Amino acid sequence: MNTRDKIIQVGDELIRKRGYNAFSFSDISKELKIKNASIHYYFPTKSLLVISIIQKHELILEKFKKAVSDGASMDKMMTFLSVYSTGRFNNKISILGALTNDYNTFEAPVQTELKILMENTLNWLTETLKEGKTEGQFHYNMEHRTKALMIITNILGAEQLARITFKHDFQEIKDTILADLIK
Amino acid sequence: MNTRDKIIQVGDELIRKRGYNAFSFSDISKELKIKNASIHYYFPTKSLLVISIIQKHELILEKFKKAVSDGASMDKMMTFLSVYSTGRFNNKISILGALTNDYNTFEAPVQTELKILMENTLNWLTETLKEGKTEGQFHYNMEHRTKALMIITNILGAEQLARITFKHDFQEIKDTILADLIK
DNA sequence: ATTTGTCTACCTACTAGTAGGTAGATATCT
DNA sequence: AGATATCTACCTACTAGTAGGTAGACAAAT
Repeated sequence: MNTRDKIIQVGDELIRKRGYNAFSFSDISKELKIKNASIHYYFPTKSLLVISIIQKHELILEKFKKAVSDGASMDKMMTFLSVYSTGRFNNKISILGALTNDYNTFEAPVQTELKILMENTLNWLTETLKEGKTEGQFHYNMEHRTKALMIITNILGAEQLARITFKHDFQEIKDTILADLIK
Repeated sequence: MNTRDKIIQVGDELIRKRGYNAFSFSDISKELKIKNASIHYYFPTKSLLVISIIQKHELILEKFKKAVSDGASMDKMMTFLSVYSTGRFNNKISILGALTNDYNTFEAPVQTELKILMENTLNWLTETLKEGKTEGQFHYNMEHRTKALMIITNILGAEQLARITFKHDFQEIKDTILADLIK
């Protein structure tokens, strides 16, 4: 992995463990044993770094969509939820959950980038629910997007809550979402 | 209002608008037109300030519990949810949502205080659901605490999501929670 | 006269960001 | 092929500004 990608990776971890305003270029430089200025060589500003991190996750989302596109709706949902489970064990939450909290402190271009990721995620979820319901796999009585909102907020909230209550609370919420869909 | 209470109030607003690591003593002193050092007179450290802010919300929760204790379960739930709706219009989220995100950056005493508030909130919600179900007002097929987890994560997640999608998404989630309970 | 509150004037540590330099790889010109 | 120029990937050394925090003077209230 080249230095640029390493910076993105360490930045990503720090944001998801501690939050955007709780990490500094110095944290990254210490971890990678390079100098502060070298990070600025690749990313002139902190905003540009976080934008690159968000874009990395946009790529991951696109890959995910392709990877599951041929599967059954239920498999899509289970894989989707499992993405949010991993990372739970080293105190990392999703990039969406981590950055949404700091939304008001971002410059406009960062806000825009985050909005795109959130919308893409929400749209995929809405479409997958619609598909599953049409096929008779999922059951619910509300608009598809509303159901997607309920699920995504359960997950974002669960990541946070499980930080201070119990780790298994996240698992329980995940199981309940799935059980509720097929009931 | 005395200076101490004003500091708590401004700190509370800043945390709920921007997050713990995005506000400084200087932000408060500018707002209140007092000096940095005067804040340190009341709160020697930032940790002690945030603990006082959490404790203020513990008091608010206790008052809330007493205020609604004689009402119907449904009224309790509606009032509870409306607490999270207010503040939505000036970009403020709940203290729980705001601070949980920064949990990993807190000193132990702050973490402990936040845990207490989260548990008190979750316990009240669990008991209220139990009561409503026993009375035949609420309907769900899972453990009371699990239902409480689903609702609280919906709210915490919705506060965040509504920051970057649409404000009315929060309202929609709130309405769906209530509709689901009585169906 | 003592306590309470607020001030001035500082401190150390850290923040994001910049200026200017350099070793070595790569490309271009003659 | 050898000389020249440019680029890549860093570096050292610095800036202005902000972070949380402190010591001690001073004023006001009891």
